[in-house]
Amino acid sequence: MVSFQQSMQHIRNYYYSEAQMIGSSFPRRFISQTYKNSFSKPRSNAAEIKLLAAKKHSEAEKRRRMRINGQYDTLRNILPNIIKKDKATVLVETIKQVKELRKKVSKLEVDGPKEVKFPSGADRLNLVKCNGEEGIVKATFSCEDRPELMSAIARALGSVQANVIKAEMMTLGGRTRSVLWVQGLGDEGLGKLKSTLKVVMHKPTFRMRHFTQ
Amino acid sequence: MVSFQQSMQHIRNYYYSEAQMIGSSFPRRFISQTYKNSFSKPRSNAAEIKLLAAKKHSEAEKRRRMRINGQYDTLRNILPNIIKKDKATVLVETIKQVKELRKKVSKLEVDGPKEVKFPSGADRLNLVKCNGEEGIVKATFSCEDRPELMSAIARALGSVQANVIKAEMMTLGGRTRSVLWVQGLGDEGLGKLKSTLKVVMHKPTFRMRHFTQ
DNA sequence: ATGTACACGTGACCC
DNA sequence: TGGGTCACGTGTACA
Repeated sequence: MVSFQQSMQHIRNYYYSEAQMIGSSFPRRFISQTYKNSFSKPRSNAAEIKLLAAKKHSEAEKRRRMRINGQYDTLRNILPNIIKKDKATVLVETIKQVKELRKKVSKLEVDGPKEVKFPSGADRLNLVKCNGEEGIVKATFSCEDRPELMSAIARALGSVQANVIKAEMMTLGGRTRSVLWVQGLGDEGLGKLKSTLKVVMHKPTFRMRHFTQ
Repeated sequence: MVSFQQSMQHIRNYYYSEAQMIGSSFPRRFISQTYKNSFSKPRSNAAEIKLLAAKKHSEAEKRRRMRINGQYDTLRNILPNIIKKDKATVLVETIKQVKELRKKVSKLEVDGPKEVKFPSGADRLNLVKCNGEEGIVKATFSCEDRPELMSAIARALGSVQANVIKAEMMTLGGRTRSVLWVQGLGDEGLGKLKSTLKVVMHKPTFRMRHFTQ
């Protein structure tokens, strides 16, 4: 609702600041007269102080608006496939996005990744610290499939003091991709595991070679 | 900036609507007089139309504000651990949340779920359609570990016409947990796989029993 | 007293 | 043209 003070403030603001800045056909004298006559408020220090305060106020409000609108802009940028860029739509789409992402996360947390990683055609070995905090190392490698591969890997793992938390293997077209989650592996153990796995990947052990031929 | 029209609009608004609703000591007659005298604008149809339009306008603007603020409220509700509830903060936290969730999703998509599911102590079998659209079935089961389990599972899978897209096994304390992603399985094949796996879980095949004893 | 945050009505602008 | 969106300055309440 528009209060009386609000209306008066508009008049005061117009008279004291705006009228001097912008040329206007507004009958300035009339307003100042009526203003003074009806309320007997002289153009005093108090009035000027009030106007200064109003200026500060509007500037602060502008800063607030800019802060908020800046966030709207970043939202508009990070939102995918946004057509209508108006504020309400941005918020609605953002909410949709958050809910969607949360659903996705909870699904991925129980189901695991949807898309399947196939064995690489070239021999590859990769060790990465999975999540720094827990000392879990994830070893991924692709190599030629052969019957004794499993036990060769087991032997390689036995040579370093560490626990295999989880393992995953996939075989396709004579190639095998393996992922091992290893826990409690020092930096030296990590290097040892890496070189041992490299050997396992490329040359069959002597006993197994006999077995396959 | 405050324009002349704006100031006048405040006065008109005050005079025509507010003054009647709220009792006020404001010199109403004075304003209406000066208004009429200085611009010779009678309280005509045109003026009333203008006021009606202004009312519609402000009401529409209020609806717009409510729409936006409603979205703010839902954001405040779905945001976790929000302390400051002011608009700018809500937007900032929302942006943070979206980025965080996206990072989480991309990490889960490559690494898989962080927390490891251990083999259940009790024998369990569970088949779920992983993502309806692709006809992939995820078969999860925990059972006692034994040497021929692998080949028994392979035989069970061979009895239904379907491809194993991916497999995951974990053994801990004599128990094994297996997850199989099977593709191209009809509803009848699903039932068959389920019963076959149930058998595999509980009783070793004849050949393998000989091997283990 | 000082600042922060919000709702409001309004002028401007764009289909 | 109106219907919708925005920025603005202001009133007001709260700390």
